[in-house]
Amino acid sequence: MSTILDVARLANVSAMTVSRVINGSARVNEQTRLRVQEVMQQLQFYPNSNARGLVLKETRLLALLISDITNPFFTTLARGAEDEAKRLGYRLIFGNSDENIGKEKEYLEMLLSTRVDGVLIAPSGDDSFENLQLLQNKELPFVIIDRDIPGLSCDKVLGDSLLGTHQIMEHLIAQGHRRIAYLSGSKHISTSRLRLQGYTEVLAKHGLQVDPSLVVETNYKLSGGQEAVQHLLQLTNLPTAIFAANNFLAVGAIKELREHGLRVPDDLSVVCFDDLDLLSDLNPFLTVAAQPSYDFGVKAVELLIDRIGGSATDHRQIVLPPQLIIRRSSRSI
Amino acid sequence: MSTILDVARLANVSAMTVSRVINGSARVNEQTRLRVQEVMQQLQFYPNSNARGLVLKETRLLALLISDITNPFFTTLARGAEDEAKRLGYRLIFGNSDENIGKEKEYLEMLLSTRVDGVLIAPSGDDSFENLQLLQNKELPFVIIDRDIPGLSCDKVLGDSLLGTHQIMEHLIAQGHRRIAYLSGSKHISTSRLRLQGYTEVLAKHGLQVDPSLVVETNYKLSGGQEAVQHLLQLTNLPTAIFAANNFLAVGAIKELREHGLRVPDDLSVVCFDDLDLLSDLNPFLTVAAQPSYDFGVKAVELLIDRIGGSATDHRQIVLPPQLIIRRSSRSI
DNA sequence: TAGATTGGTGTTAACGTTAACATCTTTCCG
DNA sequence: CGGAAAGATGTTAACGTTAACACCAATCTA
Repeated sequence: MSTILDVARLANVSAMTVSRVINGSARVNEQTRLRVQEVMQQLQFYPNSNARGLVLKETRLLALLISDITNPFFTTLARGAEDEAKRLGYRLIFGNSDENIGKEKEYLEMLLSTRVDGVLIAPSGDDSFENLQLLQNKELPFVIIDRDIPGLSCDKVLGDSLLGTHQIMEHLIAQGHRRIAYLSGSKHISTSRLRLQGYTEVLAKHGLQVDPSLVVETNYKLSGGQEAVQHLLQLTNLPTAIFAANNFLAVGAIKELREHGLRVPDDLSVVCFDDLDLLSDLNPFLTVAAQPSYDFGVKAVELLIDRIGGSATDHRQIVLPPQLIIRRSSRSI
Repeated sequence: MSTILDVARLANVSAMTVSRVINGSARVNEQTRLRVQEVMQQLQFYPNSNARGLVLKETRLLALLISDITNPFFTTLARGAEDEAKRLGYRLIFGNSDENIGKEKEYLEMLLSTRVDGVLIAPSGDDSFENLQLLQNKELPFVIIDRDIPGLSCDKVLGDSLLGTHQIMEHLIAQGHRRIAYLSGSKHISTSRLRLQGYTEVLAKHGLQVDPSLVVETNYKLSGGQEAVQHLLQLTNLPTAIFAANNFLAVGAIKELREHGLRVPDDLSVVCFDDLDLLSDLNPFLTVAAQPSYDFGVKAVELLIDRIGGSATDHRQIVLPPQLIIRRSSRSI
C-alpha cells in the first residue's frame, strides 16, 4: 500500500502538500494539485484511516448495536441508518446483542477500542444502564433506539407504544374480543411495560379486568412466542385473541397454534407490534401496529451526528407514531 | 480517553510492560501484571485500535458488501458472517451496494482506506471484475459470495444454481406445467444465467422448447418482479407457472398478480430460489429452492480468515446445496 | 566459578497522517 | 516604494501503540 510519502516523492512535493490536496484544507497551486492528483491516481493511493484517526481523533465510523439483524424491524432500521450514514460520509459497523447484557457489554468495549465516533443502540434492557454509563464516562456519543431506559438522560428515538397499543386493543375490542391475551417480552424492556400499561388501560376503559393468567411474560424471540402459546393452551378458558408485543412473538405464537391444529383467525385472532415488511407484501396477513422502522434508523443517525458535531446541546427525544394496519389475522366474533 | 502511558505512569512501569500485559506477548512478573490490570480497570482503559492498526498493519475488521440488507437471504447470511467473525475475534462493517457497480466501487475504496483485513462481497454483477481487480492489486483478501464472476480466480462460496433449478423445474413439470415463465435477474449476474441454463436443460429433457416470450430479464428487486408480471400479463397465452430467479422477484410477482386479481396457486403457480425465513414460519406458502444462507456467511468468513492468515494457498470454492421445499404456491394442473 | 540462560523490564524508533508554525515569494495599497 | 497581506510550500512534532534491541539480575550448567 502506498503512502502519502510515496505520492509526495513522485510528485516532487512535501507530504503536507499531498495532505492538503486530499483534504482541500488549504490553498494549493492549481498545477501542483493536478500533478499530485495524477500521481495518486497512478499509485491507486488510498489514505490510511488509522493514521488519520490517530491524529484527528475521529474515525467517521458509527456502530449499530441491535438485538437481531434477522428481525425485519431492525433490518429496515439498519437500512435507514446505513443510507443516512453513507449520505453524511460515515461508515457503519454492526453487531447483534441477542438481548444479552454480557454480549452487549463486550461489543461496547470493542467499540470503545475501535474509537467509533458514535453508537446507535437498541438496549437489551433496563440493565443496559451500566453499559451506557460506561459510554457516558468515556464521552462517546450515543443514541438509544426503540427502547427507553428509566433514569437515563440521552438522545432517544422511540416509538409510541401507548398509542400503538391503544389502536390495537380498541380494534380487538371493537371486533368483540373480551378475553385477550398479552404476550410480553422481558419486563425489563420499556416497550414490554408500556404495552402492558396500554393493554391494562384499554381494558379498564371498557370496564374489563386484567386476567393475570392471560398475561405471559417471555422474551422477544420466536421461541418466546411458542413457549407463551404452550402456556396459554393449558388454560381451561382460552382467550379469543392474542396481542403479541412484537413481530417475532406473534410469528412464534402463530406457528405454535398451527402445530396444535388451531387456525388464525378462525380459532384465535393474533395481532402485534411491528410489521414484517416483505412478508406483508407477499401475503398481507398479520394485523399490526406498524412502526416506521426505516425512519428510526435515519432519525437516530441524524441525532447522533448532531451530537458528534457538538451542535446539539440538550438531549433530544424523537417519538415516531405507529400505524394500525388491519389485515386478516384478526376477525370479529 | 486514557492511553497506555497513563496506565504506565500510574502502575510505575513503562508503556511496553503495559503493552505486554494487554497482549500477553511476553512474560511479565505476576505482581506487576496484577498491578497493571488493576490500573487498567480503574482507568477504564481501552487500547486504541487505530494506533494498533497503524503499527501492526492489521485491524481485525472485515467488511460485508451485499446488495440489500433487507433481503432475508442476505440478512441471514450476514448473521452467519457476524457470528463467525465475532467468534474469531473480528468485527464486521457492512454496506449495501444496491446491485450498483458505482456504489460498489465507492464502498471498496472506502474499505481500502479503512484498511479492513478482508472483504466478503456479493458482487453486483460481472462488471464487478474491475472492482475486484483493484482489491487484488492492493492485495486485500476477499471472498465472493453467492455470485460467480467469469475469469476471476479467487475464493468463492456459491450455491448450486443448476441443481436447485433442476429440482424446481422437475417439480413443476411433474405437476403438469408446460408453459413455465422464467423471471431472471440481470443476465450479467451468474446466478441469472445458470438458472436460465437449468431452465432450458430441464425443458429440453422433457422435449419442450423455450418460448422466448416467457423469459423475462429484469432485476433482482421487488419492482423487478412486478414489472416482469406486467409484461407477462400482456401475452395472449399466459403461462401456468412462474419460476422466479430469486425471492424478491417472486414476492414482487405475486404482489402484482394479486393486484390484477389473479390468485396463487389457483390461477398461476409461483416458485423461486431462496426462502423467506420468518415469513415461511408465519405462513408456509412459497415453494422454493432454499439455500443455507447462514452457512454462506459462516463459510465465507472461514475462507477469508484462512486467506488473511496466509495459510490458504490455492483459491478455494465451496458450493452449498439447495433444498427443495414444496409448499402451497405451486399446484398440479 | 566463568559463561550461558532466562526472567523481567526499559529505550528507541517506526507506523502514516496532520496541526502548527516557519519560510519565501508575489501582490497589493496608500 | 516600503510594509502588509496573501499565496504556496516546507519542517517539525505529535497522535498511541508495538517490534527490536538492550540491559540487568538471578539462576543454571559444566
